[in-house]
Order: sequence, then C-alpha cells, then structure tokens
Amino acid sequence: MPELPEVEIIKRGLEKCVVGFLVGDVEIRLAKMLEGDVKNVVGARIVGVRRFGKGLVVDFDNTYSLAIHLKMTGQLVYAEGAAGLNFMNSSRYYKSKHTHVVFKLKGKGKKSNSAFLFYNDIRQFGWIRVVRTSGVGSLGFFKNLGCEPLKDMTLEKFLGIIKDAKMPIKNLLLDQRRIAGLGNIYVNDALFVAGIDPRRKALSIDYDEGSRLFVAIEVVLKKGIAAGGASEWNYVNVMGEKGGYQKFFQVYRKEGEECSRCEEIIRKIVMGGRGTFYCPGCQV
DNA sequence: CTAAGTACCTGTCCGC
DNA sequence: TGCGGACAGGTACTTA
Repeated sequence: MPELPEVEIIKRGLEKCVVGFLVGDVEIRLAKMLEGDVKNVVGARIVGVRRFGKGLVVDFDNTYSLAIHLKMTGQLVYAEGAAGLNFMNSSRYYKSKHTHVVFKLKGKGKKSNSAFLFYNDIRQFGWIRVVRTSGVGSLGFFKNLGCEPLKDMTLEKFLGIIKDAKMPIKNLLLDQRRIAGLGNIYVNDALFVAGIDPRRKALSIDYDEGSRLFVAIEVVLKKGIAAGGASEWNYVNVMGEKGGYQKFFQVYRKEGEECSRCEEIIRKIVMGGRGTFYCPGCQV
C-alpha cells in the first residue's frame, strides 16, 4: 500500500509516539510476518526511526533494529493504555484476525506508562525482520535501493537514470533499484503533471521533459506528504487516521472522467501488470 | 544484464 | 444470493 509519502508520515508518527519506549513483550500471532529472533529487541529501548524508500527501520539502544516493509496493506498503529487493550476487539481499524504482531511498550521517560504498537496486514505481504543495526544496509531490499527523491536525488542524477533505459518511463519510475519510493499512484500523477505519456521509452525523453518530470515527482510527493498520504483503500497513519491525498488524484483511478487540463477522457491501460492511467490529450 | 511472468494473500466489486 | 473473475498502494523469484 504505502508509497514514499505514506511511509514518511508513518515514520514521523513513530518518531513522535514510540521513540523512548522499551519493548516489554512481543506477541507474534502469525509467525511468518516476523523473521529473526525477537528476543533481541525485548527489553531494549527504541532510539530512532529511519525511512529508506518505502522501507522503515526502527533502531534500538542495544545494536539491534527492526527492518519493516508494509508492502500493499501493512499498517503500524499506535495506541496507549486502555485504548490499546480495546483495540483487539474493536472494528475501528482491523478485526483482530489482521493484527499479526503486537509490540507491548513501557517505561517511556519518567512515567511508567504503557502502550501498544500493532502490525496489521490484510494481504500478509509485508515483513518485519530483527537484524543488527549494522546489517540493515546488507538486506536485499535496502542494499539495492536506488536514489531517492526529496533526499539525494538531483536533476543531473535523474537525467542520468532515464537517459539509456529502453523500458517505458512508467516502468522505470516504479523500479526501486533505480529510484526509491515511487509507487503506482504517484507515478501516474507525476507523469500527468509533467505531460508525458507513460508508454514513452525512457531514453526518448528530452532535457525539457526530463526536467519537468523531475520537478513533477517532487511536487506530487510533497503534496502527498502535506495531505497526510493517500487513503484510497486502507492506508492509515500511526494514530489510525486516513490521509487526504486521494482527493487530489489527477488521473489515478479516473478512467472515463474528463481531464482537468484538456477535456479529453482519461484512459486506463495495463503496463507491467499494473493499472496505468493517463490523458491521451495532454500526455504526449 | 533486461524483461516478462508468476507467486505471495485477503477482500471487494461487478457481471451472470 | 451465489459464484467466478478481475483487480487492489509491492516486491521477490523464476524463466527466457
């Protein structure tokens, strides 16, 4: 589910909510969701949260970390005290059958208050791995991540990435090894903003178009973050709240509707097995 | 090396 | 109502 903006919102929420807590106990309700030895983080204190592309890393004070990927439907939801206890039987976020891991937290700061961090995942594609902090970068997903918009990306790097690729620009933008963090929603909208047909070969994109696309990517990602992420389906932040970016979709899931820029009708095709939306009038 | 296809899952929606 | 198929925010693996 979540793309860069959604994962960034979750990262900020975790920094605010869980940093400082000790992990008291971990309930693993679906064993395959958590790899590694969870005993390595029990009793340890959470000291920081990092994001790399769509991946999250929660760091502890004892040289261990949790590496997390939410894939399509993963959620991390925080709840304090009684609200956390009520969660298990509530329907507000998920029925308990989709809550696969529960981190019980305690001892933040001077107070001995308690809290919970729930990992929910309908489709069960996500993962949590207990690893050495020093080993995070050698995990396959993190090791192969490309350059990241809003972080280390520059126009020169971006033009370099697209200049030799024969594949369609849309497929390239979704390749996490070249550019980290973009997913189907923001790629569709960024190509619309830049006025580029998603089927164009990446190497056919000239300097002006590439510059427009570079800017468009940053614009849509920043707008996504500002809106609190896109909750077309089940995305929620750590407080269980939906985002609002779906109100700003320009072409994503808009097939059959009139383009906001040129009055053509938005079309849907399939590229690389993913729904692809574009305006045949102003994306050339 | 790239590219395409499939696998991993549950839930929802739409047509018959 | 029921059932089959398509589709859903993403990788990871196998095959060509």
